[in-house]
Amino acid sequence: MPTHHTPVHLAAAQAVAASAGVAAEDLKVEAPPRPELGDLAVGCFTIAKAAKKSPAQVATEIAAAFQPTELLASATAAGPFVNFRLDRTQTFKWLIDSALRGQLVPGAVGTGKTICIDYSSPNISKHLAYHHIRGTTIGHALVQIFRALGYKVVGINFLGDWGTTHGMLLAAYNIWGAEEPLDITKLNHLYVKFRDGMKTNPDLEQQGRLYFKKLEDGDPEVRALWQRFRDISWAEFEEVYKLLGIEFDEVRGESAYEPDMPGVFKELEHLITESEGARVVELEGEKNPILLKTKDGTTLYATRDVAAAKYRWNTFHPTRSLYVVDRGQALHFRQLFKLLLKAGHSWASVCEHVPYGLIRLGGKKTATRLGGVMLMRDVFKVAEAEVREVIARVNPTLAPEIVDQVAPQIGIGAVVFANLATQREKDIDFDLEKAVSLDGDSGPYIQYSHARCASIARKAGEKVTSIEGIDFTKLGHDAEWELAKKLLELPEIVVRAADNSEPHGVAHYLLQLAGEFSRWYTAGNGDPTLRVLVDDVPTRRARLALVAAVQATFATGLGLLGIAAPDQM
RNA sequence: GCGCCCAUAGCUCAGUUGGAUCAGAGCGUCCGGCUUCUACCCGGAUGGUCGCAGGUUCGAGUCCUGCUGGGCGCACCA
Repeated sequence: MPTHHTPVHLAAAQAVAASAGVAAEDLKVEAPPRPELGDLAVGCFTIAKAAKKSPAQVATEIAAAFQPTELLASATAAGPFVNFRLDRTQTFKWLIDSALRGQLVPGAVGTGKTICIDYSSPNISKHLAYHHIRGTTIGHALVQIFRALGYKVVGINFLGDWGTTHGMLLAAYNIWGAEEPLDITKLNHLYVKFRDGMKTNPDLEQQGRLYFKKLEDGDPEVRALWQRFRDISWAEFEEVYKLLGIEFDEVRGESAYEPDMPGVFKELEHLITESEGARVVELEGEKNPILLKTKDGTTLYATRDVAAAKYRWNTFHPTRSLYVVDRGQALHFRQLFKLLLKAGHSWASVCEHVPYGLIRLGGKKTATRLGGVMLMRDVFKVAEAEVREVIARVNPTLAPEIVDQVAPQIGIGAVVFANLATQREKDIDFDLEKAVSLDGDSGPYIQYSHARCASIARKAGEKVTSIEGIDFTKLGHDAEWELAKKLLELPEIVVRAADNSEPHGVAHYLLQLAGEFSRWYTAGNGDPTLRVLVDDVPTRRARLALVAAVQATFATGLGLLGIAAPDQM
């Protein structure tokens, strides 16, 4: 049952509901496929079924009974649909007022609800590599989206800072040492060297396990060294997150749950069995059990995940607890949630794995320029360099200090957008050249549209910030109206993105909005009377108000995706 | 072998949860317009039996079954 997020959608639903005797909430209001048909449409299928009439007949009756309201100008039946035409002046007024006050996104749908979002969650002692970008950007976008809708959001970085892997690194350091000053690159090299060594020397693996055991048993020296590795790693991560504008509400790594391990085992005691020396729980419908403890007696990922899930539930009582983690871990999460349920935690149903697909590096140029190692910050750097080249070519008069400010915003924005523009579950081919291009579907294209709005306001010498004194009857020709109808879609788009934990709809929407804006804007090329900055002051101010509303919407939308919206570029 | 996911135009992808031209957008290619309110903009043309075969339904790109092709995952890593 849809809820209606704008007064016009609600009005259309109510108009049908009133004469059909159903609840407005049960009616879906959508845009007709062609503008000639009308502005909003309500299908009469369910009403017809209940009334045992044909949908077309019901639509005809409802349209005939329709009386115009403040927002709805007319209603016509077309087949099974009732199509409404809106009062353009009233619609413009509502839209522009809402956009200028930053209220086009319905900010109350999440009131009183909490969402936990686990995202990014890299392993320490390794760089944030390029493949981390999807989880990181999708998670961050979801945080922004839920927050804009009024949810209380807890963004969690569940650092991979515990486990046998880290025992291996500790062992490697103790065997080979490393040059000071120690940094994340050196740590990673140590780890790689250790993994390589394990292939020929099986004794190393035992060393690694031993060190993790020492760590878990609280050996002070091992513990101090581990802490140092973690600090070095976090400092590195923070720099990258800063580039992306990301701040986590909680940085609680797996190590934070180490004290909870005995409790977890106690709680699950009656479910645990032994299998090949390991402690496991058998699950219905699963070929393999879920492993909670190795034959060495050390804990595993799943064990710590149980503790983390409990912590999140007990601390936040979330409506939904999302795990933005790559699709390869689907089995793990399915088993984890089954285990929680089996343990009697009915709240396991709020836990959701939000899987995303792989990222592949298409575009040979990208691959060669970055060499074999694909660090996230390197990709950003290359993107920024690419952007600087473009700016130097097409906008050479832009002040150097502005270039310095916007080049990283555009370069990073381009990469982020390219990662958010497709459905998250699909694998994507990342092509840097394409991402950075202003041609076609790209982040910079949207940023550019935003900058153009800002530019018009600059040229006008006036930025409209409220609807006071605006004569909305001056708006309404078709290109303007198409733009307005696109603005009208935003609320539903954002709500759906949240419901489906799927940010790509917002990205796609912004491309459409940019298209509508460009069409409107360039209509003024051929016909000067259609330009924003015309001589007639009331018309000019009304159009400036629309520009301001569109600009605000671009800024809002880009913000939802975690992308900057520069005023010049 | 078992499980999960994917398959739409030459390429990259949308398709509002089963509805009216739903067969779309961008890129590419071809033609035309614009040099402005800053540009890489705008319009048109080209282009697909929605992987294949069945089924459910008044209605299927969308749901079900099978098949083909691809990706990922299947115990002491996370």
